[in-house]
Amino acid sequence: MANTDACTTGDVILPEPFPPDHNPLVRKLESILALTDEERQALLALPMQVAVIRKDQDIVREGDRPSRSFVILSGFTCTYKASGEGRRQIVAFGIPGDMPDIQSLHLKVLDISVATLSPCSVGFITHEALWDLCMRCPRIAAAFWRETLVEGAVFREWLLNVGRREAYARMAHVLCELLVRLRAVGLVEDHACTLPITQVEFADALGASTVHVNRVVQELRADGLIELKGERLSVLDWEKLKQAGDFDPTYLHLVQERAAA
Amino acid sequence: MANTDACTTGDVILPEPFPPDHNPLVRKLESILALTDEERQALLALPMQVAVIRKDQDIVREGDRPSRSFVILSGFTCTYKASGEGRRQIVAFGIPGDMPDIQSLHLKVLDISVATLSPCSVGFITHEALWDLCMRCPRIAAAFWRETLVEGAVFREWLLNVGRREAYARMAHVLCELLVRLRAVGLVEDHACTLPITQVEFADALGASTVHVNRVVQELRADGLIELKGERLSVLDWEKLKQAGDFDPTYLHLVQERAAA
DNA sequence: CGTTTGGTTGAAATGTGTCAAACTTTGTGG
DNA sequence: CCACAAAGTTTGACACATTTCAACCAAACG
Repeated sequence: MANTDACTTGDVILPEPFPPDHNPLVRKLESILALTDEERQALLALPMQVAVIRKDQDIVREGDRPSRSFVILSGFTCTYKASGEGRRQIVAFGIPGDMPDIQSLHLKVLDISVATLSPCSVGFITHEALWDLCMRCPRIAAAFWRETLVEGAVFREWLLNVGRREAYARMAHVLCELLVRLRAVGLVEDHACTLPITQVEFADALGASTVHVNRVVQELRADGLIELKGERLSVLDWEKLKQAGDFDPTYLHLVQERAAA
Repeated sequence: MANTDACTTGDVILPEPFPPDHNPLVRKLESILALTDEERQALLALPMQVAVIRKDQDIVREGDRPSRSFVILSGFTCTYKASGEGRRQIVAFGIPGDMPDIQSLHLKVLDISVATLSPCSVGFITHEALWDLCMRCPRIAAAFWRETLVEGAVFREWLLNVGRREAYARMAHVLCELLVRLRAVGLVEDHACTLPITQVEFADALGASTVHVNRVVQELRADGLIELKGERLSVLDWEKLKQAGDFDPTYLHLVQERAAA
């Protein structure tokens, strides 16, 4: 029953110790529920193989049957699919704390590929260890489940975005979403953040062409809503950007909610 | 902490006994994992309030905070969102056995609405009962989780569909998907099935206009791929339809897979 | 039967894609 | 530190898929 772990076929993997206090996984779960000491211990005891992966590399590929999943410790990823004609659709951006392929815990064959958009440090955790964790800490299992549900909610909003908003609003919307999500993990200062996403990649996320994305970005700049240059995004007028993008953060389900008894 | 159960505000709800042997929920779970006697008992013992809802009614609405979820026992539903400008995007079709709002078990505020496309009979189950079931039968909890992950995989494929395929292929793709899913629950005979979905609704699912959907449907007919009239769909050339829709059923994760130990 | 719902058609308007070239910034090796 | 290459962005002109509007038709229905 050999599993294929494509991960970084032939790429540099530099195992390195990771400071447990800044563990993005622990931080994320703590934002969802108050961890008991036992739960925190179990999390920190998770055997995690840390790897540094350079830009523009596939971490996993459609069709893989991974025997482990990974947490993004730093950097950005994109999750994408390709059509038969070779057109690419990015279906999600991954930021620190995310586990873009945790679905493989249940679904053996991957239906998506995940690539790095910037140099990334990721922590691989075997499915065996994750299952063990879920069995011993049902509340953590529930939190993982919840996370995948939020991911699903984001897919739905993207569907609305791509299907029923025009390019200008679409672009504004993803920018709003990225800003809110990045803020939640402490990566936004003064309405500005690092965003290593090219216009080509935005185009693939919006279901649009590069040329059109470029024109829409220029419009957003001309309208005084954003500043976007290189890897830096500054939001100049948050209210107008939200309005332009028809953005309501409810679907991100960020508010601290109590897990049902 | 009063929860709002919008369900069918002011609509007919006719509780009626439901034959336990045909319980679509049990059937669905059994297609994923072999239930123990105890698990089957727990499932059949679930307190379920059955309701018959007529066509074109919202079962739940965006913003609701339901205290229960529901299983579709018979009939079709659509899950949708609306943009600020009032444009509608259908993000999923629900068929018997599906639980379109099971996410509300974890996410308190609904980010979607679910409406009936045909007369439906649905079974409401309180979150309390579902939680209890999940706690007592972890394998059933895992199966529920898995189901929501498959749902996510379908959203991703739809994103690719809407973002990167043109209308003709988009239409062919959803038809392929519906046929495969309906076959899995025994609702297809001879490559034909009942499909109570209007062209307006297909348009909302494809992110297209009604007029264009109509033209594309006519093309599919002219090309000899389908017959679609009223509520009846017949696939005349499955291979060509799959090809036209760039359809590969892997993402539906239907194959019988073993839940990890 | 008239009314409603869903489907069909044509013509004109338009958002967006394509192509191809030029420009700008970033990174790198000499 | 310059020079060159590579990557990313910007531009214009044109093509075209798709939308919009508006009317008409057909089947279902009470």
